[in-house]
Amino acid sequence: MQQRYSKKREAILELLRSVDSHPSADWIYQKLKPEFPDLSLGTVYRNLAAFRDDGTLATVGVVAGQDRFDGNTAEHPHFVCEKCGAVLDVTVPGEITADPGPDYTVHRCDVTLKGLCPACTRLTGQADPVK
Amino acid sequence: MQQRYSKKREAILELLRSVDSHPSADWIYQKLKPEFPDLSLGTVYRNLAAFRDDGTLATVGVVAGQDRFDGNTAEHPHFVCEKCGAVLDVTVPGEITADPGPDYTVHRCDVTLKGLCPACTRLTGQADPVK
DNA sequence: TCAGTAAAGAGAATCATTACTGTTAAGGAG
DNA sequence: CTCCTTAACAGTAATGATTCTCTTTACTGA
Repeated sequence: MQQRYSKKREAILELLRSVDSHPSADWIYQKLKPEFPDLSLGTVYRNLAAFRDDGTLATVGVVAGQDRFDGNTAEHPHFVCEKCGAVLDVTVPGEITADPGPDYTVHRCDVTLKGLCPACTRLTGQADPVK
Repeated sequence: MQQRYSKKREAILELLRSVDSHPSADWIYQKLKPEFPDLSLGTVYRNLAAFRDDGTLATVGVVAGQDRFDGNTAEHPHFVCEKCGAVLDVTVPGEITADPGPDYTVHRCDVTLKGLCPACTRLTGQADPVK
């Protein structure tokens, strides 16, 4: 019984899982603030850290100075938009594996694509010559 | 000629390129401090940022809260040791590509392995049952 | 030599994150 | 139901990496 129930903790995890973006701590805080007016940013950080240590969630990496979280702990590649900062899940055709050698202990293999997301690609006029 | 020569800037780049680790700004600062006693940490950051914008160097990512830099701008996978924080270049057998779809503009594909480096693997006793 | 301007140093400012402190309340024991 | 222990919380101070500002230094070209 070292982890008591908490409505706020549950809300944090639920929000993270209900969303396909990969929020920052502050984004979660802002989203939950209306529902929990007395929510503290520290609480969000503390619970995210606890979930991370549990393995309940994963950190995607740091984008624009902010750590981004992912409710899906399965190993899957991400796409980071260099313009708007969006982090999206992507699917890749083949399986990705890399073996650095027998002396290493590999825990995970993270693949991160960087570039412009569909929305930003459209705005830049790189694609969509039609119309 | 909007970029003048600077001994310190050159030293920063040279140090970065002479090393196979992937240093943090502070590591570079500490290393150069004996040779340039009046070196300022701000100067290191300023020049690293300039090189990054030039494309002269690349950022590997944030490890333990610190940004790590790489003098090798070619796209290649990295291994991050979760214990000692070492960042190493690794070679992988096959080519790694991922195509998220035609609406995306992909600039780069970063592959990062995480786990224990050979030294830490040895210490943990995971490998090397011999001896 | 002199003007113009890039580079650097020092330190303040910023921003995300973490730690501390006092308070509240969950959950088990009686 | 009440008491007790202690996790969880809000609020806020502290931390630490990075950036910004301001002033000084020192190239460079005329």
